[in-house]
Amino acid sequence: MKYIEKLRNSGLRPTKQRLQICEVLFDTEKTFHFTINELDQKIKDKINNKISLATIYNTVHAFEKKGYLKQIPVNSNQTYFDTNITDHHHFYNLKDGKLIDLENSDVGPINIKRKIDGKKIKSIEVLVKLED
Amino acid sequence: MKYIEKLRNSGLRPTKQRLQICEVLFDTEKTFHFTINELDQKIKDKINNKISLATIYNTVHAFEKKGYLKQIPVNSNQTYFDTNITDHHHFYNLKDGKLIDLENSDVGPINIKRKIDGKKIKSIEVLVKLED
DNA sequence: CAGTTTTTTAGAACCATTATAAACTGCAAT
DNA sequence: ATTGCAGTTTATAATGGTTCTAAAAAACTG
Ligand SMILES: [Mn+2]
Ligand SMILES: [Mn+2]
Ligand SMILES: [Zn+2]
Ligand SMILES: [Zn+2]
Repeated sequence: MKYIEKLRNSGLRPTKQRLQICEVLFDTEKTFHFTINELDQKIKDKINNKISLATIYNTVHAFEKKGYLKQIPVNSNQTYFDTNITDHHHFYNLKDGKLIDLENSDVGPINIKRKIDGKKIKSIEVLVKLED
Repeated sequence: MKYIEKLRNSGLRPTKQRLQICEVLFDTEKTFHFTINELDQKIKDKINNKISLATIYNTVHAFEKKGYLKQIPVNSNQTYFDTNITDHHHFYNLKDGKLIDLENSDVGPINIKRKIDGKKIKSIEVLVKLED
């Protein structure tokens, strides 16, 4: 199975629960954005059984650490994750809290002219807030 | 006093506590970034008395709503605010969680080529994550 | 000043996230 | 197979930032 490798790379053994989480996260054409609660709900719907929140948090964090998921910086009381791990940006709809992908090509190259001593750039992320 | 207007504009009467919060927030040459806990600490230090957290939260939110403070989107369990309300961007030092201003001129113009129906752009913010 | 409204405050409530510790699972050695 | 063991899942508790509450204090009005 294709998820076993992702799990092993993330330092996790392929258990039933973790594979089910993978099915929800990675078994789609389209990538998507989610909070942990939304993921929990999605798992209940798709897999028709409940996985404890602790397992969901642990698995998501392991994937994020390994780079199979990204965290999106937004102002919210919940953490937003993204299954799209390519370099890209986001619209943030303030009305409903939903994110929309903004491809790199829709933003154009961003050239940071200033340097910070002893630090290197890990990522450059653009957040475009939308209102009515 | 110069703060009375800011408070009135924000729908708040100029009370002793609110004016003290203003002194800490706006009585400096330099702008700065802060979390509520850092602001609370700063108030204790500078004003030498304690203001209840509820008052601090209320005042900060009123200023933010009016545009006298900005919230900066970062991945953190705490909310980051900025007394610099000009259009600008940020470095985010992952090591210590500190923000550094990135002037618009250090980033260059950002041209979002994609439009979302019925929505208009409220802000465009770039977050540059720094690692060692 | 007296009466009314607004504000401040300490503490409770809320809720996303993290920690804990006991039950469970899968595998391996005997 | 039986047992032992390490890793995993789970329910639940703890944590901590933020918001709510309601009573006391302060500010305003006439
Ligand atoms: Mn997290
Ligand atoms: Mn807030
Ligand atoms: Zn995305
Ligand atoms: Zn700033």
